[in-house]
Amino acid sequence: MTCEGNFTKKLSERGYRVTPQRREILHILLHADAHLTPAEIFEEAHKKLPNLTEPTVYRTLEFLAEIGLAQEAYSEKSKSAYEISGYAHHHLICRKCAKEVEIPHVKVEGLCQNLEDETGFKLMQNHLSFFGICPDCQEN
Amino acid sequence: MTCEGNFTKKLSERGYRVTPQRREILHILLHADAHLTPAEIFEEAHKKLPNLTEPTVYRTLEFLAEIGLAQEAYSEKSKSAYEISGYAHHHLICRKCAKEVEIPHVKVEGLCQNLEDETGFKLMQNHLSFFGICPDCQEN
DNA sequence: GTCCTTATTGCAAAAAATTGCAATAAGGAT
DNA sequence: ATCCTTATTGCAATTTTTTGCAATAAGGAC
Ligand SMILES: [Mn+2]
Ligand SMILES: [Mn+2]
Ligand SMILES: [Zn+2]
Ligand SMILES: [Zn+2]
Repeated sequence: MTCEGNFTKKLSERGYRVTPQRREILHILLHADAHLTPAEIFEEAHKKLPNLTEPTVYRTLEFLAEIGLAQEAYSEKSKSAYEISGYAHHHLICRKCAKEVEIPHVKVEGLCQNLEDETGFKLMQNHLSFFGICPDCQEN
Repeated sequence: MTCEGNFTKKLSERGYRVTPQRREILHILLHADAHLTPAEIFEEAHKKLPNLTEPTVYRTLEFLAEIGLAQEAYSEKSKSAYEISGYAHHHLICRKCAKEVEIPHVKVEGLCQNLEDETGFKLMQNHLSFFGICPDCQEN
């Protein structure tokens, strides 16, 4: 089974169609070691699928995020980027050098629980970006 | 003194120029009771400044955010929006009906302190968006 | 395998956001 | 008040993202 098999299975199980475009984009997301922009994903996927178009990439990413297989990353200046929905985590980002540190969700869980209790909202898997200045940049 | 006086003063103090465009955009942000998109701000500011152009609005908002007088709001699908930098707060947003609940920063302060202690990052005033499903939408 | 339904895609066009650069005007010096 | 420097703006062009719609092809029924 291909590496994106688990994800395409979820697609069909939930009544969505498994297309080469979705397969390829999932494949790329699965092998990414960072957040990818739609442009990066298009460039990569286009090698395998020469007829692929940008609107399809944008729509596919939005769709995958909607159904929870991918998630959007909020970096500075609301440039969008995506990653596969794996383990829950968040990010600490340096405003000067853009260095990122990953924060396991467990660190944020308590706060989420409090917010749920106080507001009645049911939180979904969030993917937060905290901005600050990293230790290195604080010195200079 | 006009209502945006405090903010324009900060501009000159820090060596930035006070222009009618910046003045007007600050004025609009100060009187907004919600996050405003660049388009909304342009439309409003354009009434007073007929020569104003979109690039100036985008650049001004980015600039104000950079120097801390405004802040960007991350809503769904990374549509950008801005508000004046006033009291620190965050948002809880319903993914179904888009209803927003404001969260005072004090609720998040403990977590921020922990993150600072553990990572050595110095956090800046963040403006977080937590997504979830509101009580009303949970019923339906 | 063939047919059918309709979700998904590609294409063309529109809208939103960004960029380069020359013209303008803010603010300091005289 | 006038001049000077250069930060800031407007304009034109480009790039990115979104949208509408007709063509395509995925998946189910036979
Ligand atoms: Mn991430
Ligand atoms: Mn806000
Ligand atoms: Zn840094
Ligand atoms: Zn709701």
